[in-house]
Amino acid sequence: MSINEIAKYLKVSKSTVSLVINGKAEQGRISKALAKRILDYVEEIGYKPNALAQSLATGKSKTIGLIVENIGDSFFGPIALYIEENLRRYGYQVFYSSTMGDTKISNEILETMIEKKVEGIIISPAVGQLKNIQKIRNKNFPLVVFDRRVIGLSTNYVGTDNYSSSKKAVQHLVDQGFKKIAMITIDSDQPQMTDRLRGYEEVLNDNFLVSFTLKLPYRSNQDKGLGELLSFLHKYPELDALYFSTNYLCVKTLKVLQSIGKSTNYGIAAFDDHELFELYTPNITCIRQPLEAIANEIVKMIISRLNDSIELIEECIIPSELIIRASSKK
Amino acid sequence: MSINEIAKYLKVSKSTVSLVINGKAEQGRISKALAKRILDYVEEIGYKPNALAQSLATGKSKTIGLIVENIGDSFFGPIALYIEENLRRYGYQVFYSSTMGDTKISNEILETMIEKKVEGIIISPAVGQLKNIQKIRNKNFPLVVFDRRVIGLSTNYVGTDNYSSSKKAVQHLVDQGFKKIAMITIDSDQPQMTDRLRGYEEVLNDNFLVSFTLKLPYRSNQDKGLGELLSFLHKYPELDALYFSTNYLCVKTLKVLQSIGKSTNYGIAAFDDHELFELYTPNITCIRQPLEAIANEIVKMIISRLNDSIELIEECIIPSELIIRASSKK
DNA sequence: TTAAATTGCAAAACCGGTTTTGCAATTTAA
DNA sequence: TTAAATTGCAAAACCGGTTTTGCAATTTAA
Repeated sequence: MSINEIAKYLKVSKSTVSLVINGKAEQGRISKALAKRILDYVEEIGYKPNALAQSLATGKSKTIGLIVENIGDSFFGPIALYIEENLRRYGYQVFYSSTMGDTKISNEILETMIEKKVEGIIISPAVGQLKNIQKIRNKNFPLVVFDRRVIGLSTNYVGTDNYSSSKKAVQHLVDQGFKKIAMITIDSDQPQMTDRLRGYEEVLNDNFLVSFTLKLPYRSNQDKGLGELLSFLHKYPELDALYFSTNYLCVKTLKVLQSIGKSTNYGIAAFDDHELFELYTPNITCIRQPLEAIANEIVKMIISRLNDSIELIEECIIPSELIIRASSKK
Repeated sequence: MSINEIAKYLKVSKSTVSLVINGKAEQGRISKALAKRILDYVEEIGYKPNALAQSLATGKSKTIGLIVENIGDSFFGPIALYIEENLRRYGYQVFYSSTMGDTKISNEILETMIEKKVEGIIISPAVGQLKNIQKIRNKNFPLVVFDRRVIGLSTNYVGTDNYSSSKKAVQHLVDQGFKKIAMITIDSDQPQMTDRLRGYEEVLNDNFLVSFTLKLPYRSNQDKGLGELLSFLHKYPELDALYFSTNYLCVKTLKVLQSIGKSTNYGIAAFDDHELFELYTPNITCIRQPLEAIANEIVKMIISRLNDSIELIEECIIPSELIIRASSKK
């Protein structure tokens, strides 16, 4: 049932119906009697306007696009939950897509969402998206980047301080008496990862300790790199602690360690918390990003950009917490 | 830049432009020369059609709605990932929403998605959605229900066999020599939960064992019910095993147990796997639903419904696997 | 050479809305 | 009593597409 059919049935013009339905009877100088007749009929047949047509007419799609690496993981999943719940309160629906780190896919998704006229984009970018993101930023299109920056482009951004948080975690390991601390990270130029690595190297350097770094191939959904991991651990038997740039690398490694029966031989710390860490024996120290707070800031920022007329770029750095769990070495 | 502006600039009609862009130059009998001129210009300015207008005109929004309980959890998160990746290959975008089990919110979301003209709905329904889901099913609207059925309504459905899987898990505990097995579940009429409970009761009954059931209040994102949990365990000190109707209840309980130092005193099994279970000490036996297979079937089914002209209702029951991890009691 | 068929496109109708404009009919003010 | 203002709505223009129809101009067939 369309507004045209309603108009025809009631023998009024569709403009009248539209005005009444949208509570603009007064401003359209529609008589109370006619307004009531229309409202009654609309109610009776349970008419709901076609949102696509409304969007086309008003230029407001009430839709936001969310692009993350993997909505199924323990970082982006909860973030996606909070973002969507929050945006819903503002009347927005959310399109989501997982890139799995693939630049080409990520750019395609970006394009499709823009064609579908999302009003804004929230994205945790893959590497190599500079040009495409720059393009939409240049149009002053509402955009919030989170978790990792786009290198070489200043945008609205929400994230934690990866560098200093990483330092905190590694310093904790040092304070616990570990001397041979390896960092296990992914082979990627994602800025949040390089920042975490920098933090690690800085702390070791400050403490006159040797650094051991393993960069595993970046494919968050695959089991690649397990061989490299084992040979790395085998090559450096002197290691006494492992620091992971992300929680899933830690989990993956724990599985490998368990399979070879070395579970408890290392001091362990990881970036990003995981339900496992609290219950694993021994408990695992980690950096915990406040997921809900991050999501709230993202939503606050995108909503601002939707309403701003002037161009504005904001950064919001949300501190992370060092969750100390492991008992000391000595 | 719209198709109208292109037409105006090239001094042709917009119908001509539309036909050419959509590869229908031949069928519209547009000369090759003109077609090339149009395509060249379209290419030059990087024109992309407004998908909203297209949807309005064609009646195809290329959008699917996904409604789950909590996209941030370890069951729905991966399912959401696979569904979206899969649907993307068919050219569909996905709206998602988490209901957190709230019937009212779930119905509102359903309505909004329909107003936005999604072509189909994939839903893991909250309780009490019978009427609203019935309404859209009666319109022969493409709909796939998963994980839990809508009681009293036959719909397309994808899920596992909760009853028999539950029996397998409980039987395993019995076979391991446990005699006082409690089931910890949620206080909800969700059919997948009642089926799991039935399986538990049946096995205990068949083995002449007493059943102990604790129903915790249903709020998947809260820490309510921990007190009840403790007093339940305190009330029945004779319990030697715990069976959980869902993985997050198990995790929650393990945290409580850990805090009171009783971690390893029970035999444990849970419905749905969790990364923790493989690495926890001792390992935890569970029923593992094949998430990717479930998502694939869901997508296959919704795509079929989108293309079917005839009304068809299918059920797809995907077997779950009993992952045996815990060592035996004796 | 002329009627019929084909070519090549424009124009119109449609999808379903919103918003501005315009115009009788009525009411108010002078 | 008459001009001006207001009331109450319809009509038109617009958002940006798709698809069908229609009609000159050209080409083909008889």
